Amino acid sequence: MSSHEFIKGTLKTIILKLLAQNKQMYGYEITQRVAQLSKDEIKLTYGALYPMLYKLEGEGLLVTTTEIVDNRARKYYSLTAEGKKLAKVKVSELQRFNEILRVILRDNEKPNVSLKLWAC
Amino acid sequence: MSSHEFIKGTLKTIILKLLAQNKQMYGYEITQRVAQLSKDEIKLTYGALYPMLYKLEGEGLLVTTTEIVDNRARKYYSLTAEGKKLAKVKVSELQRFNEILRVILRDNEKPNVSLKLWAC
DNA sequence: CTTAGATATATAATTTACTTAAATATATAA
DNA sequence: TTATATATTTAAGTAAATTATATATCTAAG
Repeated sequence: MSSHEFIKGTLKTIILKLLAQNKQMYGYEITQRVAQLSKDEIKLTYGALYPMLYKLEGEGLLVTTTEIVDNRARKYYSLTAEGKKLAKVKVSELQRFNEILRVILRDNEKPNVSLKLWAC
Repeated sequence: MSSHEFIKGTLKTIILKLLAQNKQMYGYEITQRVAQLSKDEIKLTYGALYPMLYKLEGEGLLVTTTEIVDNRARKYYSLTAEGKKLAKVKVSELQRFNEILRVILRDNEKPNVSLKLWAC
């Protein structure tokens, strides 16, 4: 399974966001959700995902509960109050960063015609 | 000088984009341009910037010319043909990644009222 | 006249956070 | 029985950042 070079630095925030939205998820489910949301363009690697989940648990940002489903252990992760708070902060920080990046990457050669639509 | 955790993985593309846009820039100028475009929210660290510039030079993506300005050496970087090609690819990849991230980070709880403005 | 701040490049040491790879195990469909 | 999907875990290696430091000049402030 391969990922995307640009995932670096954003993985923690992506996990926090998904858990903020879903109350509880298990690791495999998180990878599938990201694949689905990105139309298979981003595939989280387990070698990055699980260590990050343990780290977040160690930081008190999430707690785990293990359930047996189809004879297999499944570990659910859910945010603590602190985790929920941090999720909000991190998500808005990353949204802001993305906005800045959009400006930097914007094509400045030809003026953007669609700007004219603002007048409507 | 501190940076931004989300810069990870995007620095190379940011440098390529700025050089694609400006023909030639020197290191310090690149940090100032990013600071300006981000309203001081992103400050590139020299410890990240210069090693990346040498790496890009080593990869044949850019060439350098040194000029003396005010008795001080100033090293200008400009993209090679290969660098220009890669800049286009990397910029569109990062733009696409940002689009995906925007979807993942989008607030799905409450419907976005501003969507109604599209009707005008 | 000297100190601080802006300009400018370079690099060593360290740390973090990834990728790659492999191990383990079960269910299900071909 | 073979492959594919489901599911977690962790070791080894690497890339790319942070932090810190060194060097050097110019200009403005005091």
